[in-house]
Amino acid sequence: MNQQLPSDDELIPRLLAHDETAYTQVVSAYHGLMVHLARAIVGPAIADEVAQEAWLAVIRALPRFERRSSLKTWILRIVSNTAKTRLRHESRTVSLEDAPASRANTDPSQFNASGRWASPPTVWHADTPDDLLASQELRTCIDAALRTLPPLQRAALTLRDMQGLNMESICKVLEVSESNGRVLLHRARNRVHAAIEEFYQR
DNA sequence: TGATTAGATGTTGCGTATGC
DNA sequence: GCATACGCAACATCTAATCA
Repeated sequence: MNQQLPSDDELIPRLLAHDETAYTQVVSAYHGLMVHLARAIVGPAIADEVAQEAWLAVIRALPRFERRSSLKTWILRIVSNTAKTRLRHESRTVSLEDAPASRANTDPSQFNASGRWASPPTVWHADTPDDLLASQELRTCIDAALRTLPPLQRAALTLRDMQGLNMESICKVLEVSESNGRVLLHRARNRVHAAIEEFYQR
């Protein structure tokens, strides 16, 4: 992922100079990830909207970017803040059930090359029609487990195991301490693993 | 090449806050 | 009061780098 993306040192001055090519490069590199993170926090119904809001915030805030973290981490942090703000402003909980069944969090196009899930789960043991059916059901089961996670746990799991971010970046994005980030991730994994075990015991 | 070391990551236990 | 989520700290484990 992002193999062709120039370094932050090169990108940031170009972005500040309103270089359209640079904007295009950044958007194509990070928009999918932003939507994925937004979806993890606010659910799929308004994830695109949150990502759009975050882009506006990024453009507005770029001149004040202090480069205390990478551009990517900074952008994701803005997404996280935008999503959390949006979540607070929503008078009711966003219905995660609005997600297209079984596709909410495991769209193969959203897995990067360095992520833990480099291949879509659909290929897991899908040697026969029965296996294929089971893998589809497993994916539905995992998606359901993800949807029941608290937003921070889901975001931590999404960023770590699906997007391959390191713990430092994740904690910056989610604005939690490193120890708490680790705990969030561990608890999220526990719950998803429990759901998978339950699936196999059926 | 094997031992050592440091940093990153994972695990666990316990306390606190919050909503029902 | 109870269940749940979050936060912190301490400890365990893994991994890559370094060195003899």
